[in-house]
Amino acid sequence: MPNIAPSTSMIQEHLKSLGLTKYECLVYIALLQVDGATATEIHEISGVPRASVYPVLDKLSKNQLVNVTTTSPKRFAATPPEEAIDSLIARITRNSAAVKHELTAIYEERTSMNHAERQEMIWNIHGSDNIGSRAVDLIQSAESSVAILSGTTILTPPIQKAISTLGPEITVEIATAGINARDDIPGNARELKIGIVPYPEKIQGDKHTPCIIIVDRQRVMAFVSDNADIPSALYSESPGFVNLFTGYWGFVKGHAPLP
Amino acid sequence: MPNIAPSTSMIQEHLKSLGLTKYECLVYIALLQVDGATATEIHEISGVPRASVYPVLDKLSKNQLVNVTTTSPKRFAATPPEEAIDSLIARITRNSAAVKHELTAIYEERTSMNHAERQEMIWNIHGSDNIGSRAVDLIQSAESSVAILSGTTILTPPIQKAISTLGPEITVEIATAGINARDDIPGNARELKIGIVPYPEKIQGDKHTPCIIIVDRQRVMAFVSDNADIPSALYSESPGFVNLFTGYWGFVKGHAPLP
DNA sequence: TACCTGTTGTTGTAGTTGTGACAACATTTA
DNA sequence: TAAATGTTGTCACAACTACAACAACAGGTA
Repeated sequence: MPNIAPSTSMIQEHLKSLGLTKYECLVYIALLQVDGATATEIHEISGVPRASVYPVLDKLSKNQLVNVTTTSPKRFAATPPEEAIDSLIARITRNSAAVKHELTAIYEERTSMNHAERQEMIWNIHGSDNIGSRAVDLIQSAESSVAILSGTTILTPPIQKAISTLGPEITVEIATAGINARDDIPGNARELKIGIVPYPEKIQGDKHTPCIIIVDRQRVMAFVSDNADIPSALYSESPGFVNLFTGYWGFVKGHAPLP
Repeated sequence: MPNIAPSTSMIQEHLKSLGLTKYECLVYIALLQVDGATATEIHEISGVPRASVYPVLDKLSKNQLVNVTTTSPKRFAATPPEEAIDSLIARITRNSAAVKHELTAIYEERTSMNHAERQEMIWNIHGSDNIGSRAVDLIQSAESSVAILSGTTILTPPIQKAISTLGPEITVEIATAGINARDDIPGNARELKIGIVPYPEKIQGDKHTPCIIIVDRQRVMAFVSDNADIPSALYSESPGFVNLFTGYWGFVKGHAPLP
């Protein structure tokens, strides 16, 4: 009587995102533990209704997650997880390559149009994961300069890496409080120690000190701590919005003691 | 009035396998074509009921597939397909790494047990994709020898590649009809020209000539063309089953003229 | 016979899809 | 200014679809 209660529901969730249903998960997990079984045995181990086991096994074997014998009654065995999951992922990846191609075709169709409208917009980004990945994208898009007004939590490892892989023709400046010694400043960045970081009231939050990233003096990402549960950030290419922050940056830079 | 009728349902199918619902697909595709729109405009373009647009946009923005403005009314824009799909895949891949770990733990738990039962089994494999990938796995597991009785269609590029990356300590022999010149024999394989390939009646099909792969004289994969729609193959480690084919192979080899 | 396997069809249930209505706000009109 | 009109965002709920669960049955095997 196998017992793996602790995380079996967790595994189900994960396998569902790979395209399996609840029953398919249960049957596959059951088969992993028994080195071959008949449909009825699978039903007993997994708890899946016996009649439902057959179509489930059918689909699993089509996806090469289980193997079937030629005997009567049929016996079934799970393929090793490594192999099975790789096979699932390969299928998904193949799919995605196709759909990526189709979607970009649609997307490119209107790339020629002017996008003045979009440039005047200020966009919201929710969730720290999203904020992080968008910040990395932004930094990697830099062509001439990156300026970062650094609060406490902005220089995460992915962002440090994005900065350090920038070419030497790109100026990277990071303004820090400069009170405590910091080990998170990439080598190709120039640190501006400016004491307590000043910031406009509008951007201030309670929990997080403000962070701003300005790229090529044309694109700005500002971290807005809304005191609520999920963090959010603003992004814009609007000249007015960008000017607000480049001016701010100039002020900070003017008051920073030379290193 | 955008029109991309040809493949829009196809794209839906693909996106669903990445975890999106029908509405989420429609809204995202609609947004790809318009460079920013309000909820009502999205409703008009995509055909999704206006009231349903809001929760859908909410979920899409959580997954960073669309961006939202701070304006009122809110405006929405799609993130470029490349970026969006990469983000979706990254999530799935991360998931799979975790689940792979959990499943292997379960799987390893019974690896110590004897698997005599399994060794006596003959397993079925359905579908040419599955057959191909299993054949590659089988060849890669070789430790001393690989013997292939080659029909017309077995030496696909993936299999050729699997063969050619085997170490020099592994003997690779491929029996061919040897009538026509072939360019699909990897360099590290020894070709046995045996004229018309003989085969037992039981394995013969109408459409495909029979193919057999024997690895380490212990594992056999035989391609069974069942004249039906989907091709299938047998795999076994059963000594009796394997002996059948090693004997067969010995016969073929005995009659092959030395190269 | 009795038992088990594999298949079919029916019913329940959860999640997605679709409709209508409503308060809040902005814009227009008298 | 006040009323009329229109739009946005939200809510509650009906309809539908795919999956889950069960009951019943034909064909084998002992």
